[in-house]
Amino acid sequence: MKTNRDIKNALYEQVARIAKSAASPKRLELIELLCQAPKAVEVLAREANISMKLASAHLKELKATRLVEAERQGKNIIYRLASDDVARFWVQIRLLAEDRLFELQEAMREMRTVSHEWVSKNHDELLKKAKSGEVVVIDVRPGNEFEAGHLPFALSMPLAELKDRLSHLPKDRTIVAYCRGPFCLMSADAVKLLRAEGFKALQLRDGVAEWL
Amino acid sequence: MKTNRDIKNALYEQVARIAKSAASPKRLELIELLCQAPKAVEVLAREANISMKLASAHLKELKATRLVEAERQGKNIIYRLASDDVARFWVQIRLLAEDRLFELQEAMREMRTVSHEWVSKNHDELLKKAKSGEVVVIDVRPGNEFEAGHLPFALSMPLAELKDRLSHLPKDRTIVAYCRGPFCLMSADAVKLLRAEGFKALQLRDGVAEWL
DNA sequence: ATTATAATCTAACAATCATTAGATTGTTGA
DNA sequence: TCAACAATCTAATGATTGTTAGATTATAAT
Repeated sequence: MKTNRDIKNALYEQVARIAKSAASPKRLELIELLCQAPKAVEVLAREANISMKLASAHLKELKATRLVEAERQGKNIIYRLASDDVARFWVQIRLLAEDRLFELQEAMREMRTVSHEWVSKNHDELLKKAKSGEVVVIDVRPGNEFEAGHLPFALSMPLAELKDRLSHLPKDRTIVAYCRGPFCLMSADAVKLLRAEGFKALQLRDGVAEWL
Repeated sequence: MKTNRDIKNALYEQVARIAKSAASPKRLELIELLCQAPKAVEVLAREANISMKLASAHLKELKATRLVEAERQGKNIIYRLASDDVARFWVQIRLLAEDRLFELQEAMREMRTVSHEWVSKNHDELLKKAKSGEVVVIDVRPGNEFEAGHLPFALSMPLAELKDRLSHLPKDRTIVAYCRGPFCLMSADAVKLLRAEGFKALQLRDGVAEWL
């Protein structure tokens, strides 16, 4: 017969499975990448800078806890988040870590070589200015991530193509660039490039996942 | 010189530290207990059904990631959550686990021998009825946890003392009992006892942490 | 059919973690 | 000062996890 203690142990054990699944830097990075768009193993491995074998092993673990789902499409197997709740979870644990760990705050301060940030607590203001055309919001992630979901009024301007498409951007208005989120350096690079070319550019730290 | 990749690795590493800290059933149980009230190591060990040595080791880990704080009070060392965000994190990861893991849903179904639940999406309704006196809300956790924080209009009726204090409860109104949360069996036990004595009693699954 | 590609499976290693026992520290009250 | 108590530290163990290499599976293109 199962005692109350056995039952409780089993319950906490299950929650711990989810936490264990998230308790690896590379798995967290994979989750963040999947917050942007569904992707094949090869792409995930390249973007997270690990071998395909290792990516496959980590994805298997994430699939076992049903945080992600997989589907074959021709030669590739496409992974995606199993639910929006997983994206919300990623954002929350990142915020908690930023809040609790001095070391993370320090690392992020070090990272911010570009100090030209769009500082505004309320995203509504940005939204309003983007709508009125007072600012131009550009999404510098790869095109397929833009297509999978993007901020309202944003233009797709992948970092790799930005240099060749500068003529599409106005010099008289402020350009606000965003990417995958606060751990991603693409928008910082974009702002550096734009400012060097004489544009008025600011960086938005948040990505699509943070706009829930 | 630090490459972009080194920086990113360090960032995810820090978030993973938080996840690792939560990736143990016993540490999760300790966090849930600390959501109720600050407690001494001895008390935590007893309530989580582990040795004091083990509790101490787990608490050390939680302290290292600044999820909990410790303070000496005489002979005892009292632990408490370092922030309300930790309680919110516990509730969210528990909900995510419930949502994703079939095994957890199954275990919780098995647990619910008492099927007399207060079913209501909006807590406002309960609040209104508690205010008007239409239902009596009782908190069956130990007295000190009630003192550390409880639902509005709730009466403290610790499970251990409930039997001796039945005369303080009305037979003509519905009694709603709550405890530490969905993983806690105290309110179920309370409802069983009350119904056996001829009261109209219902169980509320959520605890104080869930009412954020 | 054969070959190339994408991904997984298997087995192995080292690294990390959970748990326990025994010794130690800090505090209170006699 | 001493004994009792609460909690931690140290060291050792067995179990789990991360990572890699090599073999294997499934699909698409030739």
